[in-house]
Amino acid sequence: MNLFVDIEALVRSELAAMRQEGILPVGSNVDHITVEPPREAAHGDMATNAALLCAKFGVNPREFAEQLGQRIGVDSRIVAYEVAGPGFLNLWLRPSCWHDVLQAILIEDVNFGQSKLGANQNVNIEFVSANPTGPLHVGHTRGAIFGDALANLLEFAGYSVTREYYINDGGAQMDALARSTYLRYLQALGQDIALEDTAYPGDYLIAVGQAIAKKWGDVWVDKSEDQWLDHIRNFATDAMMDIIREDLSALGIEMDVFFSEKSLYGTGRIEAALQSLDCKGLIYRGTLEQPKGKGSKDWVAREQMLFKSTEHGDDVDRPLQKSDGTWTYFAPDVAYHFDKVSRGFDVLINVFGADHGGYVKRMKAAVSALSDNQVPLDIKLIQLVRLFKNGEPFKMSKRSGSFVTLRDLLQHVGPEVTRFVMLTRKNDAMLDFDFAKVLDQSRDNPVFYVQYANARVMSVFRRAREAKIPIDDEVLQSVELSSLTHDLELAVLRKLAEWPRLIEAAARANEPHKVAFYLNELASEFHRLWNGGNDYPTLRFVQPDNVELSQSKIALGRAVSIVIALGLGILGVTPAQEMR
RNA sequence: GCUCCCUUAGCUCAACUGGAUAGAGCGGUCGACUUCUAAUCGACAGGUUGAGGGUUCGAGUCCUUCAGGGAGCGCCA
Repeated sequence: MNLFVDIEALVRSELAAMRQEGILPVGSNVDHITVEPPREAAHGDMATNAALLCAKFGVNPREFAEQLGQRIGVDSRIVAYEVAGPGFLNLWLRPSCWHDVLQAILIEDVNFGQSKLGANQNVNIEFVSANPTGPLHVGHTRGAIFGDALANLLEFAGYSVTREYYINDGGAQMDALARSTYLRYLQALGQDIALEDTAYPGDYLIAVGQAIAKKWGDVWVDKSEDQWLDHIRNFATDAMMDIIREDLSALGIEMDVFFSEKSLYGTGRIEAALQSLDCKGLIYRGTLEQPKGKGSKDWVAREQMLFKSTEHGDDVDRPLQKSDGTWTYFAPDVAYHFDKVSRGFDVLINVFGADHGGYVKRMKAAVSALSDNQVPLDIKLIQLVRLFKNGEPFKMSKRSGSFVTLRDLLQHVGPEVTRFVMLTRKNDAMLDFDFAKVLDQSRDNPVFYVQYANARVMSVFRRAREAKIPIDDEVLQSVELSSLTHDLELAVLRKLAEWPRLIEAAARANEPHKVAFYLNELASEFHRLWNGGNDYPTLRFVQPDNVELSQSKIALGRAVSIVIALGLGILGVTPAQEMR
């Protein structure tokens, strides 16, 4: 049940009727009207701007709003209306509307707020896609959590979601990994060899070197690089992907597809993708202008194969081939997205680190060209995470190289808290992660605050059971709810009723952080009501000697716990039963 | 030089994508506890939304100019 959608439908049907009657001109477009909860409670339960938008069709907005109000006011759900300001129409609903929502929550349970917005469209979300050269670090963590939560959100909103990881195993960094691993291999065989400056320093390669020594013995010792490079690179890549898979698993993330960049090389797939662009006349040989204001000393104008990305919104055309004839990084990326498009996805979403900002336009241009502008690509840039401890910039051990690993992070904080905190900021804003604060049990820690609200509901359930009050789902679903009339109770109900609306707004914008903020607001309304029980015992959930009244109040608590569980589920967090 | 992102209360951030008097938390002041019905709650103070101009009935949100911060701009992936 979505009360806002229901009332909006009422408004829209009246507008259509008024067009039939000639009050609105034929063909007047009112698609963009809104019906939303006003910020001010004094402005009613719902407000619509319909009359204001109709003003451009020559009607007087206040007079029109009055007419609209009279017609809508006939509906039994509306108890009062008011024309306000330049032409807003404010509506007051019968309290039983909110009670109906509550009952719907109890009945729909885990399906409450599920949306048909996605219409079962196939969405591909590519995220993490870290180079397989070592364990995931903090920089990857935020993007990983964001992508997974977004996937949960879109699934809940009715999309069919594929979680995908693009393995960057095709570039020169993989040879560097192989050489570093080779040194660790020699060390494992007892040789006293120092790492080169260019080598990956992390300890995690030691075990890989040992495993290679165990598997092959000393067969690669004193051999030339071209003999061992392929073997060791493949072995090390697999080992790195195993580590990354474990890292993701520790965060509760499971990918549907791992797509290898290497699988594009030497198989004609890059050529096929570029052929597709060539057929559209978007490939040519040309010379790029030198970027201005950049280090200009080594610049030599060269002719190379270019993609006419400017025809799809980019600023300059982009090179596909280096001067030695090998592909740029962009070429396999084009092929990869060609593959995604041809797999039939309706929507593509890429989650990138903020350092890939310069890559957005060309990728969008590529997908636009490859799909003839049929498949939208949304690119979400994930800003930096800055680590702190008690307000001081935080550095961890360098055991694993020069970065703080995901493992380190989870060891200190745990996956649940990490996931929630990483989602308390919009993706394109920087996020400060303070080890002390995220474990703090206080109001300014949203993880705790939301979990505590849920724990309080659970505590009510325990007390009700002690008092022998039946609180089974079937009982609560049919309990009389009309006794819930206090402002504090209705405020919680209003917030609960917003959940389906919030889901659609968050899904439309691809912004899972909205869920985290909503949960904080819901918890706040719940804590207010709870605290109201201090001053007014009639607001307490368990009412001695009045089973039915207790049940209706507990039904409200149950609904809160349902929605909290749904919200936390999207964030990938388990609700707390108690806080001890 | 160009592109993209950011700039909102002392601090950290919201604002349902153009709606009404810009909201929360922290910090500050005052008030409510026999600690799972105070790990919480209430009240007060705190603002020219970086600056100017424009579009609109209506702008934090859109267009534009400028300032400050960040990321990026062929043979790095």
